[in-house]
Amino acid sequence: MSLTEILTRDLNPPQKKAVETMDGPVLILAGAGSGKTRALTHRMAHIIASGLASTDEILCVTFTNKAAKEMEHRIFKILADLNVPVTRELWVNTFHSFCVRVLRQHIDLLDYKKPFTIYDSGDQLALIKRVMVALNINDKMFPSKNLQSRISNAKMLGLTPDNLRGGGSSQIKMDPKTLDVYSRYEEEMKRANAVDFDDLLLKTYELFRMYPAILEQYQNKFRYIMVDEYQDTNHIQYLLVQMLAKAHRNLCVVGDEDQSIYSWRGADISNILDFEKDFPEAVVIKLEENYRSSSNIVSAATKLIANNTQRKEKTLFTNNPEGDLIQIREERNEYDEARFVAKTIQSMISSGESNLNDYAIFYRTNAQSRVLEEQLRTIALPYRLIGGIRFYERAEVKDILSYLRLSQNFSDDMALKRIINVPARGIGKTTLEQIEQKANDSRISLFEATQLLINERHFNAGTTSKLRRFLDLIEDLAIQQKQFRLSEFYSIVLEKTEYVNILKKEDTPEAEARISNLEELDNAIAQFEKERGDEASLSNYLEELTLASDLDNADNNASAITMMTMHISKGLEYPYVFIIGCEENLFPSVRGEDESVDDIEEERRLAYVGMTRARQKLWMTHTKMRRVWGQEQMNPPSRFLREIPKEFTSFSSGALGVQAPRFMSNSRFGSQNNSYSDNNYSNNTNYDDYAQPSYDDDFSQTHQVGKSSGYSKGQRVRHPTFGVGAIFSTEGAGDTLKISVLFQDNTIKKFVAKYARLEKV
DNA sequence: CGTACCGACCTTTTT
DNA sequence: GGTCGGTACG
Repeated sequence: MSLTEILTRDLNPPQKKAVETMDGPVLILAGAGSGKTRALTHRMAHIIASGLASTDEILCVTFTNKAAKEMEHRIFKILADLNVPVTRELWVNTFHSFCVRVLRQHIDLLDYKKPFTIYDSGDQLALIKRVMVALNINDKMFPSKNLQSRISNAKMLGLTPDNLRGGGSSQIKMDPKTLDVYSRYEEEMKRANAVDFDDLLLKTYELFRMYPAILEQYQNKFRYIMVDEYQDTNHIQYLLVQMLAKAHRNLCVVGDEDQSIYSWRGADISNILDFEKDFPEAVVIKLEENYRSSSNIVSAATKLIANNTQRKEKTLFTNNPEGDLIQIREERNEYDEARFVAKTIQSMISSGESNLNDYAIFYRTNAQSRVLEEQLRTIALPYRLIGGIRFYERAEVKDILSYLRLSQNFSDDMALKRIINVPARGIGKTTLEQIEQKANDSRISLFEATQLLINERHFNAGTTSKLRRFLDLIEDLAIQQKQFRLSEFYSIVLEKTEYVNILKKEDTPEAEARISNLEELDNAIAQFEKERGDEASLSNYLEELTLASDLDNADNNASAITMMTMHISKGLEYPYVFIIGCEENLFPSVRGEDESVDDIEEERRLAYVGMTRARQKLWMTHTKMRRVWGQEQMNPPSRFLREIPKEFTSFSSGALGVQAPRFMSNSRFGSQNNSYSDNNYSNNTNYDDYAQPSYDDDFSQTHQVGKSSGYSKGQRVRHPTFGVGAIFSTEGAGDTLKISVLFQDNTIKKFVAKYARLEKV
């Protein structure tokens, strides 16, 4: 059998074509679950095994670190099976990690020192705020978050302050104030020897523009280039790809415009839609057979996405069995919703056949995970949460990392600012303000400003000695850093800063948790050393860490339900999937007044992504009432539910015992008109509708709370001040029993039962 | 200077 | 309902 035959057996014709077409530009439009990764890895292995390029002459760009790791692993596996020896590294990267790699080599040409520091978006924001103070710009008039995103957008378009000034060739205008901030920000970044996420791409682009010889080196090196998730590339990424592919024109891009969900991050869907204009000779391959999901799921998702206008006409189909109907479930509120999910999983698990790892719960916003966690914990179902508050964003972790950063780069102002008084060493706000003032005026780093002020005898003796001690500590750490291995240095930092000692003295559960996080960081460092061996330097570690995400570190071995946002779910699959919170205003979420058709279409693509993750069974839930920012909201079911043809769905409700509020009466729930399409949504809700206990099924039984209290959900009560209402929920028991009451004006108030003079009526 | 409390803002989504 | 930044007080 020939090599090609071996690599293409078990593939369908378009997959085969993808593996066989190695030279020239190739556009692969890969529908969800169409065996894309399989085709790609085989294609890469084919190129290497047939000797067209060695491993290090191929550049493969993916969207997440996790995808990169996975792809690399699979390519190596295939090559090993073919007995092809691999001696050189394979360049499977994210755009950002690729750029780090390039900059690590050449950043000195851009007037930076090696090693450079990477600022994450938190550092970026902090620096923007500081620049605003220096420039006397009011945060109220120009919100710093706003400026941050404008600057970031400019960078993603490849625009520097110089480009934006002078009108130049650019049509994009930036208002003068923002431009001032942008310029000064850049200046400060350079002084701090730091680059931000966007810079990684922009600086690499600039490097290539300024030094054609270096560009040429990479152009020649990479005989083949492949970009995954091409629909999510932004302009600067597009420019980089075009540049790099210029010499050989062996560019293969893969994507699915129906899964483009990152436009808010600058992703430009036209990059994929216009690929054939950029490369008229491109071979276009469509992978349209879905191998992942049951046909009900595929049909439902296909019908849903057909409502979008910005897409290439294509048909996703499957030969898989029909499978179960999509379960659409209505619940009364988010607690019932979470309970429904938890109980459903529990009962399915207990009947055997499946295990916890088979289940995933998706939601639109991270905030939705909280209630879910509570419910899963109460019935003792293990879960793992991906995203949300990241490990590396925990305060104590950031603190220690700031020590590591500062000891490597004294100019790292954001790190210094964070830890100059952590743990507390008596250096207060006024002192720091004076240091910042000096730094701003003299355009020097905070570290240097501190030294200068000490030498100028600016401070009193007490402050001076505290500052002196801090500077000595950092200088000492800088020396230790060079002498010890990373893991040893880490212990030294913990010891010399007394960080852990001070936490231990606190003796609170919070402090305990922090200590254990720092232990976890210790483990992570040990792991890193094990993996990288001699290359486990501090700067490498900081680099990798800044670019790491939660998804990369998720522990998939433990048996647990996985919870994440739909955005993170892209590229993953699970036998059983729950999509919760399918309500208007939440999903699709509306972003203020400026909502556009484009926004809704992107939300719809997000729904499409979420749904197509499910292999066997999919639940989509919505609630009549939900608490958002502590406010009760009643939103109609998501339009996306309505857009799924009824023949693919099965509806059930855990809120039937509750008389449907008026706006529901015309909907699928109460009438012969069996669709979501005409909700007469009204806020004019009769609170009585919610006052009745529900008794329709297992999941929403009246629960009796507290042994002697006798308060139960739905019980009507009178409050001396607020009048008559109905008990909406309860928490705690005995003296700490708290009761939430829904009053006639549709507000909810929470009382401690012991003190509130509630009277049953 | 450190702490404790208050109110604004938050909720998209990530490298 | 939670977090973070600002303010007031000890």
